[in-house]
Amino acid sequence: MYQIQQFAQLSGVTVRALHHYDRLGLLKPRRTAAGYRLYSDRDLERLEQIVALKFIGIPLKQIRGLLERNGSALPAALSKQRRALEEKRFQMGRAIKAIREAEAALEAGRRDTALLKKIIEVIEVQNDMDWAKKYYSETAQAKIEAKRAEWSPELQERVSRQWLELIADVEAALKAGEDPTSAKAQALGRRWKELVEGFTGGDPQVTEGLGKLWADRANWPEQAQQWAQPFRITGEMWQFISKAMGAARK
Amino acid sequence: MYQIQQFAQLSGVTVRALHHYDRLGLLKPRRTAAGYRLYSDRDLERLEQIVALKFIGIPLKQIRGLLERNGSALPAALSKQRRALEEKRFQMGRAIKAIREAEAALEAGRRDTALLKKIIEVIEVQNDMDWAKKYYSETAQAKIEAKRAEWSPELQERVSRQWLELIADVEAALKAGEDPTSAKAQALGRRWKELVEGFTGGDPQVTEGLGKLWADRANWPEQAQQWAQPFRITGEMWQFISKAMGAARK
DNA sequence: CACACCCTAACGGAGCGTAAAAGTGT
DNA sequence: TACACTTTTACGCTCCGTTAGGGTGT
Repeated sequence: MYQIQQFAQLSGVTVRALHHYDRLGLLKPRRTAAGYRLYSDRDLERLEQIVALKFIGIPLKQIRGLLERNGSALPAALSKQRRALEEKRFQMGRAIKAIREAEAALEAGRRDTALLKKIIEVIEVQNDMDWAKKYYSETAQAKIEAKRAEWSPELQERVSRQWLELIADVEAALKAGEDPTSAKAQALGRRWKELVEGFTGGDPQVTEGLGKLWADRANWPEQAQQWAQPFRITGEMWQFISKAMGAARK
Repeated sequence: MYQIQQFAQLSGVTVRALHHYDRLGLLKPRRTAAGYRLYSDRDLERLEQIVALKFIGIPLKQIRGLLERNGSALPAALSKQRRALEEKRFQMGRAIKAIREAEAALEAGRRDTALLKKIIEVIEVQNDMDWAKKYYSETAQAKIEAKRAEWSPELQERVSRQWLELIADVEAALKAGEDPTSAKAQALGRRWKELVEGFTGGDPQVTEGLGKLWADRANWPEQAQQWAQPFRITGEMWQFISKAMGAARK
């Protein structure tokens, strides 16, 4: 049996936290006649479980319920919490990206509060993401949601750069009068295909939605159009790439 | 001039939040004789800035200060906040990873509260990461910290798998009596080098620290050793790989 | 007696949500 | 008079950190 301070050191939580858990009914140790708390090894096990659930962001009140019902409700709670965390992490990624863009604008010379414009843009682009949903079927939306957790800001930037480079390369090939069936053109086609599949994951429903989305880009909201500005793909480029991809398939 | 409700709709924040910002001195609109708040377009601009800073996680009290001093303190605040967010995102990634492992354990059959053991393990491995610091120089630590933001749980899992596969392949090559200077062995060496550089980023200081860390693995804490259990690399494998990498260099 | 440790009670903090009570007015 | 808005005041929520005041005892 341990007094509260020893137990605190042993478990790595503060004395105050133990008081708190006690008052919440989460972890109720025995008491001496004078009212001193006495913790056992079983209490230690329980505390570790509490800490584990707290670590993954489950509120203390809910933890009590989860531990009472001997763990039958755990699996559902875990997967729900995981999804919530994935979404949060995605949002944090967006916030980080927003700051990076603001910092980039700063280096480019803008010194005043116009910095924040960059961040505001990012926020608004986000709001427009909901808007883009209408192009996708229900199931496609769900799949995109699920994959979104993996989109780190670093990954997004990398993909953006890859697209910009690819578009530039295709443009160059067009200017050079490259044959769409040549090996070079087919290589471009493959890069294109890979980038698209990086988003669609090869899923036909997502692919279809993406197709609709791009086809209707004339009707995108202002913000989204501005955002897509750097990725300018002409009709000629489309034709070139689809021919190249067609040639590669044979 | 807008009344508070119109202004709220216009800007997308709630009436209550506007009250709050007013009381904090963040956004103080004009008032009618009767005390009604009247917001202007200038107020809208300011509110957008507030929302932007709030979006990236800066506390309201600090926002007031940042906006008063006409933005001179902004750059520093932005980069500080970015680093804080990157760290948080990394921690969330660990929490997500912990849940995924717990869920994997669940599918593997364990149904009781042993689920939480998995999460507890992840927490403890983390604590041991601080411990591993002593092998790295100050500058190397800083570089690792900076890169850590990019380590999503997905990436970590992928890298783990790649290591396991590589180790298995090397083991197989050893068993088959493969010559370390053969093309096959050199390919293994290249894969090895790439994985190492994925962590070190090619930085010599980090590489050095990593070397020390592995050399002293006999003295790692218990938890870390258990974690490293699956990655068992024998002396023979080391020799094989270093010969292969040496051969590839020529 | 003194020192180290224990107890309970209560405020604070971040950012509003949510009534409650009461005044205003296109 | 009634309806839609507005105002201020204040408690609630989360997880403890931090005094404050006062008992206990390896």
